[in-house]
Amino acid sequence: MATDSVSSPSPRPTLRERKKQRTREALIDTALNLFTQQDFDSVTLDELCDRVEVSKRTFFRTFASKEEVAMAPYEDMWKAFIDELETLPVAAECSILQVLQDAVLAAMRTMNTGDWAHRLLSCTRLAGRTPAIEAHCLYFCGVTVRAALDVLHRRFGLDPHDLRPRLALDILVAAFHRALEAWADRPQDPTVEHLATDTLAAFAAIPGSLTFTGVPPANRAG
Amino acid sequence: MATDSVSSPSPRPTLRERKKQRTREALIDTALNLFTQQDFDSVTLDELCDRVEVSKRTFFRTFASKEEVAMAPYEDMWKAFIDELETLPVAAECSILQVLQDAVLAAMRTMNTGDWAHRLLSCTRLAGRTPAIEAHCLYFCGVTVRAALDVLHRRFGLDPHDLRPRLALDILVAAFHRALEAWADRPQDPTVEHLATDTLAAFAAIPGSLTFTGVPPANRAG
DNA sequence: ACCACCTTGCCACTGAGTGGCGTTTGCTTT
DNA sequence: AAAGCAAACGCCACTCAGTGGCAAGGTGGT
Repeated sequence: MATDSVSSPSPRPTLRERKKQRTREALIDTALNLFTQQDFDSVTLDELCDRVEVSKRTFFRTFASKEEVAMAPYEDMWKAFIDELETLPVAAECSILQVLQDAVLAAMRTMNTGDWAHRLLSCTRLAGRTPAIEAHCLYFCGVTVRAALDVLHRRFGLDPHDLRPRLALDILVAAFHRALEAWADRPQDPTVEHLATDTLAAFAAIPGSLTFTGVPPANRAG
Repeated sequence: MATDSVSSPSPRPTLRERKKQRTREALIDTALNLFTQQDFDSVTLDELCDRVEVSKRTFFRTFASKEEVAMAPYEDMWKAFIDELETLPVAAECSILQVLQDAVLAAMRTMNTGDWAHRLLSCTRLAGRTPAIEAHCLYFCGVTVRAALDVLHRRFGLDPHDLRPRLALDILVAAFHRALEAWADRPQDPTVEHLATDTLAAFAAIPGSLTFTGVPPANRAG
């Protein structure tokens, strides 16, 4: 289920595994195409499975739901984020929020293979117009945030009742979603570096969101 | 669909409407009981509809999904929040985030009727252990945040590209969810005033979440 | 009392998701 | 290289959420 290409050197992860990965990617690719051309709800899983020549039973052994296949590229990035969070070296007086931001940036750069950026773009736009996918996405974020919270507690000794690390994570996710939104609205072909730029811009807007009054017409967002 | 008891004086909102409200509340009440005693997934809608003596068709005319009936009390509060946001008088140099916090507090106090608090408690605990409900809840929050953002733009003239108001809303929701979590863990009978206390505590933790380093063992959360 | 309309109940249907079981296919051991 | 093992797959039948259509009952207005 997880991409184990990162943590293990694995010169060749056994044929069986490769086949599994191949069907997984075929499913993702075909699903993204179908959902984009037609509509998420109007595409049936039978239709998708016919295209990929896979039984519906196999689909559900690979993905837990119809929504999951649509958000797989997005989810892969957050899994990489967890990995980064476990291994990232941290400067002593760095704020937790800063550490989290670094981990997100690092995670998205590990995804810079194949045309992950294009797939993520499809994900994002699908999530933007499909309630079921958006709901699933947000739930997944909740799970990821809890996992990340565990890592934080393990790496730094934190008070289990302190709300601040959890809030920092929620803010991180919220800001990243703003970045995705902006990135998906770009006219040009999307690249990981553009996404990094938009992400930094969203992060920069965080401090002001607590204090700004909105009465003066417009200060700068950063 | 919305509770129109707030906006209209309505001495008696016509018999037809009252009947509708009665079935709606019977469905919510019975659903909350069933989902709590048994399990959300193991309770079928046929079972629920049998208890309330209502056809499944009618259920879906009242609620859009099985998850929605479980989160109805929660959703009602956020609808009240939107109303508050439209009407709340605001001091001139008050930060937007402060306005939002006031609106949340005001909204939960308008809910202080019947045993809304108990129903909200059931909601919260259900959402905490049922993925499908949590997903629906988070999606609903997303919709509500967008609606609130519209109100903010209407009441204060905001730059449409400014990320800060949206981030402030996301932070608000995140903090409120922490408050709900703490509130649901209280041993005593839950009251709206306790919820208000926990909400204020969660709001107080927001500023620190941007800056704390986590290296010193434990500062105070507030 | 009448009519118009809103709401409900019933029926049939689609599609997601699950469990069971027999079969294929890749991996391993000798 | 053949046999044995385990993992993955395909097929079948099933449950249940959710939808559309249409007829019947209750409600509000005249």
